[in-house]
Amino acid sequence: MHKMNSKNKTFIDKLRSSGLRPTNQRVEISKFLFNRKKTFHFTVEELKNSMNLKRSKKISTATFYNTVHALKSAGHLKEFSLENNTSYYDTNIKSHHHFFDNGKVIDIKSDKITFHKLPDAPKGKKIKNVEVVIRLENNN
Amino acid sequence: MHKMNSKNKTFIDKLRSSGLRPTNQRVEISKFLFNRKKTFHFTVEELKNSMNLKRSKKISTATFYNTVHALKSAGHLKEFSLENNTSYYDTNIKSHHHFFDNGKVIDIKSDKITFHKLPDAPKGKKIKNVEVVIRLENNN
DNA sequence: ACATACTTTAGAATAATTATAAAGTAGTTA
DNA sequence: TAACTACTTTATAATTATTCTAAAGTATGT
Ligand SMILES: [Mn+2]
Ligand SMILES: [Mn+2]
Ligand SMILES: [Zn+2]
Ligand SMILES: [Zn+2]
Repeated sequence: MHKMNSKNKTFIDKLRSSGLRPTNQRVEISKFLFNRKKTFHFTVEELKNSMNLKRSKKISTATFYNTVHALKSAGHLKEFSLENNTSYYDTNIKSHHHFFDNGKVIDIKSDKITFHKLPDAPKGKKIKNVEVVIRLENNN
Repeated sequence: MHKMNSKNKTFIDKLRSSGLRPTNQRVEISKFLFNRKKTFHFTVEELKNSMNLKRSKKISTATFYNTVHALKSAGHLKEFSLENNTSYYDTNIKSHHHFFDNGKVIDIKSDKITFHKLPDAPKGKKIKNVEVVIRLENNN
């Protein structure tokens, strides 16, 4: 007997543990999000467009927002922000770092960045996490 | 004869170098933003509300947005994002780090954080800047 | 099958931001 | 200073991302 961590949960388990019945729409969304090798970074609009492109019967905007929101609340997605007014989501829920390259987001594993010096938290506070963004530009 | 860097520009100079005539409204906004000791982090709504609170003749929303946008484009303000769909601005335009503490933003001087290990930029790219966010929570 | 609870959806509502266009103000010229 | 012109401010409309609402659809238990 061994308990399952979020990483090993199937996309159906992730729905269940988010309090969502695995309906057709939700299963397709969850599969699209989690059944892949690499981390996926997306906005709800992007998700909706790429999934609905190939379908005759479209999944509604509200279902995309509701499902993503529930998955996020249950800790299966992480929300982050770029420099515009849109929410991005990350299937990698561990604290980790990113390259930002003209709107493209790439994960950097936590062990690729280590610190020589870090400030103390202000009095009465403690550090929850430390995340780095490395912004890229083209050579020359 | 010595050239002025952005830091030493008066709030009027910052308007001029943003291509904005120093009208009454703009001068008041620029003074409010830049005539202070410490870095100021704000949203346009917050700026508008705090400035208009004490005025009988309100400055319009459009003027706030236009002025902030021009100052940002000229490099006198830096835009950043928290985890919601609102733009924040920073009067500290140098690349630097932040504490995020439940919506409150605090500058960390660049020399307070140094790295032991950093990844190389992907091929064809170079690093523009490296910025750290330290998220805080309350003790216990 | 019936009742009930949960789900999906279209469309309305909201919030942040940007665009439009009319009225106001300033700078320049005669 | 009067007239001319260009720039500015503002109210309001439009847009975008997101959330809400309520009606119609679907699943589950008896
Ligand atoms: Mn926007
Ligand atoms: Mn929002
Ligand atoms: Zn990531
Ligand atoms: Zn700052």
